[in-house]
Amino acid sequence: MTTSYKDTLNLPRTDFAMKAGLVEREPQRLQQWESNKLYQQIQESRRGAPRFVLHDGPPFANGDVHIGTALNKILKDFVVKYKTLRGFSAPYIPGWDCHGLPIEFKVSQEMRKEFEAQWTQSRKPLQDSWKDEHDPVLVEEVTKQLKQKEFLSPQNIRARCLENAQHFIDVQRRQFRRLGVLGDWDNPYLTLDKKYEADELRLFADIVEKGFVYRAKKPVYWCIVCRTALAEAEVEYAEHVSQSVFVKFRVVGQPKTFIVIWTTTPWTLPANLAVAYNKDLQYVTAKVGEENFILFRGLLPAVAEKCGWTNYTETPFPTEQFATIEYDHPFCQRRGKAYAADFVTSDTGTGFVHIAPGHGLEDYGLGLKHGLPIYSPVGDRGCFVHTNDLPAEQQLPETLFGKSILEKNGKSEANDAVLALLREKNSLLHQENYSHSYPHCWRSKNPVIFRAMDQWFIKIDHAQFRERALAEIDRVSWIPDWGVNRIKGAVQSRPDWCISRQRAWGVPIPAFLDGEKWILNGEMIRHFADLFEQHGSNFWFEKSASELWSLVKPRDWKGEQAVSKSNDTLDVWIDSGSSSRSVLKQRKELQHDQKTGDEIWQADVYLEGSDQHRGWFQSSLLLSLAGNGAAPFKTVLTHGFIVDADREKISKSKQAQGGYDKPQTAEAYVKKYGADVVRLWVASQDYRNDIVVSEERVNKVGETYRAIRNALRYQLSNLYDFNPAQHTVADDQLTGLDRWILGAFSKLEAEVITAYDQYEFHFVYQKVSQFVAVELSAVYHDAIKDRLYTDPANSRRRRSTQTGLYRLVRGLCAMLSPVLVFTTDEAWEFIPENGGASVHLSTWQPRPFALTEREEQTWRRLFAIRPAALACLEKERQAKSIGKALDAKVILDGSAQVLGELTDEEKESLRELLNVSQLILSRQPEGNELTVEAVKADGQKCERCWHWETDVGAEPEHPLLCGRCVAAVRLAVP
RNA sequence: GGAGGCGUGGUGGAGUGGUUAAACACACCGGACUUAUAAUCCGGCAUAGUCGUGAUGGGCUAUCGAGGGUUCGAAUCCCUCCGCCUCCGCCA
Repeated sequence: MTTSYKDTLNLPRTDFAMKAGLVEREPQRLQQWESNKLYQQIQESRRGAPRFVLHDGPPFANGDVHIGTALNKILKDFVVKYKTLRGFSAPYIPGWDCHGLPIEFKVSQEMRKEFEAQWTQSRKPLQDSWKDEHDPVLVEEVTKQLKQKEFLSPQNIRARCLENAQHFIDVQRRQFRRLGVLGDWDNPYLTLDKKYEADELRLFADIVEKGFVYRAKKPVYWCIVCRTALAEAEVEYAEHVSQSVFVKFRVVGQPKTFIVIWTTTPWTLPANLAVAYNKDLQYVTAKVGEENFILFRGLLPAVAEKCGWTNYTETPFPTEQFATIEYDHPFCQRRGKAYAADFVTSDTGTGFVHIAPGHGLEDYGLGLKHGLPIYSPVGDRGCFVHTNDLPAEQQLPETLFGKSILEKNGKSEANDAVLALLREKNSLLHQENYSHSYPHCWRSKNPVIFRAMDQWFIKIDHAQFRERALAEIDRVSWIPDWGVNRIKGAVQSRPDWCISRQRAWGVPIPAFLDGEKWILNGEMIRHFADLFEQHGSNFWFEKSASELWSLVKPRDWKGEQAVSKSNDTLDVWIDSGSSSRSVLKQRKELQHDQKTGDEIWQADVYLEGSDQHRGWFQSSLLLSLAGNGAAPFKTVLTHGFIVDADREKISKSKQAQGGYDKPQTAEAYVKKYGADVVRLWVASQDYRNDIVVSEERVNKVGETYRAIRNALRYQLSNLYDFNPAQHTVADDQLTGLDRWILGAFSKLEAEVITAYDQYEFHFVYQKVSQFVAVELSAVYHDAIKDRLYTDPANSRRRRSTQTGLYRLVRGLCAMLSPVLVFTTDEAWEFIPENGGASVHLSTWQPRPFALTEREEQTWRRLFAIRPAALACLEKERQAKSIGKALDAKVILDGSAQVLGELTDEEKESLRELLNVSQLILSRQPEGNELTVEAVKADGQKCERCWHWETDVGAEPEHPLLCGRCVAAVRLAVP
């Protein structure tokens, strides 16, 4: 074609790039948002609007943002942005969980390394005078431990933890922002904030005053060498050889009759208070010589062999009799009973488990159930001691007092002493080495012990609290609905809440010891809340017990004087769980001003992973119910976990083991694909199930992204000369094709809104991507090229289509803006006369666009014809008789029943739909068969519009043009 | 140990009683266009058995983890089994 004709076409123009370049472009836009204070602008623009509060569950301030954490944040951002888009005032206050073991663990690990390095450097040779009297190795060891304890003092650890937490808050904040998540990033809530800690303590004070909190013993892992309680994460399992023993317990009132127990920890026998049996097992009495031994029938042969019973008879022992049986402790002055327990197994031992509630979790549970004392006669140094849990005469014998449990070369004083006692009392049936997996301290590598320690608890069954919590659960909407079972199960089965931790990095429990009894008092706690709000909780660690006591002691205090302070901190679940008080009730921007009662502060939505049913959802519910009198949320949304291409979960620990090559930080994906593609991938996943992340999937989503971007680009590029104020065509003046697409789009809008309202983002993804691929790309965009390019620029038909495109591009940008935050904002700027404001400031209230009954029917007919016609065209193309569809003439033969009575305009719509130059409808009176024929079009190809027309060359001035183009050219070239 | 989820074509993923052998996309193959051009459009594309031969096309049957059941009719409802995965068990 000659250039002059090409210049008369309205070819698309736009600077909206086809290539997204997200990785480079997104950070620029982000910067723009931040310097314009976009988040603040949005909040300002929604002032006075109905409020919608999504309360952020605080991620742990540790490490880079994991892809799973990113998923969570992005889902939250979808909700917040969607609600904002629909006109709500939806503030987002991000939070961080700052205290807790993982940080303290990491920090103390680092500090220990530092200490080791310093120690090695500064070590001095021992003085000669010491060498004579003391074991030099021991002296050095003791000195080292003292120094280390000093180096790792709570104050030092806390300082370093703070530094560490703050560092990672910054890192994560940057990474969250990069994902396009908008929020009040400059004013997040941090569980380490003075104000937060203070409000947390005030909530705690309420709960204490209401009588929920009590002190009791509970077994924890304890490392004798490190003299510290260990969390499960600090325990590693290793093979260990234990001195296992078979011991006989004399049955009361039945001479020469014994229950046989087996244990791998003889040192726990002094704490034995009961035995457990399994009521589903069959027990027998084995008569060996004069003695009778009761044990599980299935293990009798094994036990007999070990104990050297060559000649014995067995008689069944009815399980019911255990209910009344009592036995004498082999070397303590007390008696025990037998209790049924499911955990008694039939594969090792004797069918009886020796129960020491102070030394095992299962034992503890059984002890609680039956009201046994939690007797744990072991001190911090791992030596036997006397305690207050039993009357003096029932305590362990003097010979054991002071004996150490600490093992050296597989032996311990305590075990040896117990074994000696058992032999002395003729109670030891057999002893052997037993190799098994046993928990060890991760640092000292020593076997850990289970030891009951005083802990603070929240009583769950206080004042019918459990029932009230379950009732409250029913008032909350759980999505997906199985979540309600999860949380109910968690609340139903949970034991009392152990809220104290023997840890430094946390909120101190402001309790005092008066020498014997603990003082935990609501008024004093509130006093400390005020002090901490001013000075921070380091105050507790810096001041002495007497200083603190004198500060908060009520004037009218009549009780004992405190002599020491608690060293425990609150379980971090109390930290994050009290956010209802510290955040929801505090932040002005989170109040539902138009509501009353609890609804003023209650959050509309919590949205976390399914593990939080037992975690944050539960701790928040329980604390808010106990302290505020209501659940903190109205709806709880849950998502599954990220798994990799092999459907295995992606975990941090896995990477720590090394050799894990699948990227699992959010940053890795953002750097490769850009945040919008990552966000689109999140939207594409049905988060209620496991979410699969892999290069392949993200890539695929990238294809969809390109399709959407291209559709937007096509629309923008054809709006370059469109001014909505001047050129918009009224609904009833729009051409059929434009009315059709707007009708279809209106349906899409309704579906998308439903999907968003139900938090089903993957339907948004599916519906939109399908619409883009089918209705837009394959049909509408293809069909309208001709009129857009070749009609006179200001013709009604072209303006009609531009009106359609304008509405489409605005609607698409709006509906996608919660997902494609960067791309839609970019495209928004290119929409004519859009005022330069961000898409994120706009609202989306789609106006329904309904087609008439007749239109609906006609388009159904036209689309029924299309596949047959396209097939026909394809056949001709294969036969090389035509190239593109415009080279063809299509002849349709069918009854009126099939084709309907088409108006000229409808017929023209069909021609456009098929993209052919000519369409002939020849009606047969009878039959409902539709026949389609495609032939080479009549006339000649117009140089300008490529249509084949019979009037090409009719105008001598433009011998290569059709009549329509001649008219257009005359208009275009003045 | 407890709780929950999943199993559809080469892949992702729609589909919960018939209009679905199965939307849409990706991958792959073939074609068109050069006026969305690092784009766009069109077509093809499951496996097995079987019939048959007017032959590079057609008919029938089975198959949506396996088996059984309900129903006129099932990927879709019920049961059993197999396989996979996740969460929880005081780590957050």
